[in-house]
Amino acid sequence: MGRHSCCYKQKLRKGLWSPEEDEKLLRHITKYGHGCWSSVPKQAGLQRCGKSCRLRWINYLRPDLKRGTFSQQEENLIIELHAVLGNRWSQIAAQLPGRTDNEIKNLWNSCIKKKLRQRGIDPNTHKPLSEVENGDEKAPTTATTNNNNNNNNSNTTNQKASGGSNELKFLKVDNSKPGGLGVPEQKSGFSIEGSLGSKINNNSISVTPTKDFFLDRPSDTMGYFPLHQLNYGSNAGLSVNNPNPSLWFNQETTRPFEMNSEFNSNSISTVLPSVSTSILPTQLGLKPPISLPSDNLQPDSFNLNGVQYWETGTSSTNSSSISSGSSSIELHNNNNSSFWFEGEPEDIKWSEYLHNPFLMAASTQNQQTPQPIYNEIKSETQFINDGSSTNWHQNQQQQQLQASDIYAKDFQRLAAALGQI
DNA sequence: AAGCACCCCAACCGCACAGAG
DNA sequence: CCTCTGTGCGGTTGGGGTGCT
Repeated sequence: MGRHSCCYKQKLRKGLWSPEEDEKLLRHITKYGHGCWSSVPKQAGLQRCGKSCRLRWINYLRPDLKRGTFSQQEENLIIELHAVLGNRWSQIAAQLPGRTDNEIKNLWNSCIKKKLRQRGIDPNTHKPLSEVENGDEKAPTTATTNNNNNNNNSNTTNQKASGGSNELKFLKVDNSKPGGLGVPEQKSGFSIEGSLGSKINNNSISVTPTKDFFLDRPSDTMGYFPLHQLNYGSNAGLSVNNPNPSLWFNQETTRPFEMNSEFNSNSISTVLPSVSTSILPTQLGLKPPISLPSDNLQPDSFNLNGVQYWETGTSSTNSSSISSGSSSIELHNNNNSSFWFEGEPEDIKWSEYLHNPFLMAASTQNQQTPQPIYNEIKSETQFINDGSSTNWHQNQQQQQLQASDIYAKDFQRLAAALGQI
């Protein structure tokens, strides 16, 4: 699609979002869901293109976003995931709940790259810089090129044009070489039991990655390298120096999964993100520090991933605003007590109040720490079904089931890929 | 205080892909 | 099939902030 013709036909706003625009978008999506993004700006009364709205929601307004600096564990996890996945930021982000691909990408480009270089590690290959410099004189392998697509648009195109995920590249290795890794023998990474053509979710297939599959990839194979070479001192649960033999990545979704002796529908369920109402935070009672425009909305509240939203209107007495001239922010909890934050409003972006764990913690005393969950973005189906935003949690279970299908498809693809070798 | 360079990050751009018609 | 539209992703950009001289 590329350039949005809509942006030219109409005079749509570009650039930074104003608080008013954020407010409109947030209010619209929390009430109706995003549905078709292209129709969101019109419905929400925004002079933006749908793509811009989507981006704003995903990267900034989503209530489940973590704000603030990355922890060391998060950084380590990013590094390790990047070693496996390359610049697939969205998949890396999927492993860091509350973080966006954009955020991780920015962190990578601004900080982590630098840190790795300081440690003598090439951020692209995750190999020692000396080794990379020596290897530069040799003809680069295809895989290395694919995996090192930073600052090279053509590589991006190539990577996409190749049509395959890294999963397929990973598997389509040269069998002709002695010791080639393409044959999915037991030693080479996966054992397949059952018929490959059958559906993955009927218990007739068992895909069992052996630990050698990931750990023993030679460094010249499709750009991947032995994970045991890595040592970032991680505490992130993915320590490759002392790898948890039961923790593996699905190369398509990159979600770690338990390596069981068999991979059936039961085991698939174990790799699903833990999305259940049990992990969702209890009512937080944090009112968005914006004054939602009064209209005919019901004065009820709803909880969105732990963020309590009040829809104003008749409850306008409790509404507060964060206008540009304001010097204080009022937050409410469920008991209608308020928290006032003195200071320049510019110091904290209004939406950060939605996500700031500290402020969230301050809003209630006995709340649970907001737990990250996957798949929080409401899809249109969640809203279209009943037009209500109060069934947010009820939908989590449905999402989990949908996710199950997705992962089942991943394994189907994996099995298909193996079958092609 | 002014000028400059650098950094960070929000947002944009361009592409591929999927699905509908 | 082909075209069109919508979506998602990764690379890039530009503006604001910050630190240094």
